[in-house]
Amino acid sequence: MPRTDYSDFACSVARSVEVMGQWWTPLILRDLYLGVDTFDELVTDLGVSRSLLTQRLTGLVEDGLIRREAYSERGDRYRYRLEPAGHDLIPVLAALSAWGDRWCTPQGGPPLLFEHDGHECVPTVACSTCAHPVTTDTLVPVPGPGARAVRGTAVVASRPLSHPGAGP
Amino acid sequence: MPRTDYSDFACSVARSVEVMGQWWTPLILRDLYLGVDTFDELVTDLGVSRSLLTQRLTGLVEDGLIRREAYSERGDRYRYRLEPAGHDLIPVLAALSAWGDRWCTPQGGPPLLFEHDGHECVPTVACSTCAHPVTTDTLVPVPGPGARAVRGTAVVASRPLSHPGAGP
DNA sequence: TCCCTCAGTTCGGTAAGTGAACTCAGATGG
DNA sequence: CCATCTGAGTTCACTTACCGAACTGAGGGA
Repeated sequence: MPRTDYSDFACSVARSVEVMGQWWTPLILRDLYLGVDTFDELVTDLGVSRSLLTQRLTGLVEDGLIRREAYSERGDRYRYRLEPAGHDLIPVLAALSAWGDRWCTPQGGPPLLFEHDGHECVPTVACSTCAHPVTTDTLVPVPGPGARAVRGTAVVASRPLSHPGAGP
Repeated sequence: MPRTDYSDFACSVARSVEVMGQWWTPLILRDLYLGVDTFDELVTDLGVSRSLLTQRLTGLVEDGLIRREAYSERGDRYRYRLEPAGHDLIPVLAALSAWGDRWCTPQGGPPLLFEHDGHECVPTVACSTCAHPVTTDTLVPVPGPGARAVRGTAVVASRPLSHPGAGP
């Protein structure tokens, strides 16, 4: 049996994880963003097995996160470039990276930092409306139009969505 | 051979993915945040196999993202609660959820939305310094103090980190 | 006493991921 | 003009991860 596919979940986290939550995929996207974008460079930089890299790249192209682009007139030389959906995911990976820097501090300090408009930048999750940082204390989940009583919300649907973030 | 472990990567994305990037882990954390926090409720809501749930919960406790807490004086009844590192990851999952709503639009609309201080909130990644939204056009990666020429930066270390975000 | 609930453990089978070797086409070069 | 190199994969045998289903075991309730 395969790893359970999340497609019947009423949950956007599940659908996001379905496309980018597989082993190696976040690192592949990170490398594409940093400019490591040919097959052999990815193998060298990441140490991923070639067969798996083939699968992942094919899947990411199918899902519209990246595209495959010939960079040599003659000869089959390709590079992989981020599509808009892929570009839009990089900030989330950057926020995840910042989380790793906070809670799994590497020896010697963070290997990669970010700048933004010339100043230091810690990618932080904020509210689109008021721009304040979002925390579990202030974030309130509410059922959306697509909420259904299926996998991923079976228990949640049967109870009021109180604000569970700030427990004792 | 096991799935490659990322511990020797000079990359915070890799270390983050190591602890929260396993199959089911993001959904387990989501459910704990929403208040689905006992073993059997998690099995019912997610449909995850019991053996794997045991492994994941044990791993998350070891990594300090959650704790196991008895909620009945007599009898072995437990609930799992988010620790600070776990709470701090929820906004990132919320941003991932928002990405899923944008790019893998579910039929019927998003199943779960968010509010913040009483207004609608799309969790967005922003700069900690200037609070502007972060995109690949404006985000610039720079080597940090822990940068090394090992897996995850083998190729990157050997070239200048230009600003690769805004390609054609 | 029998049944139910919660919280797991055990187990056999299948899919995912691994390294290493191999293919194939187009340069490179003496 | 034949040999070697490079990029981009494919094939394969092997191991681990993940799956569902059944089982264990303690503590209520009727």
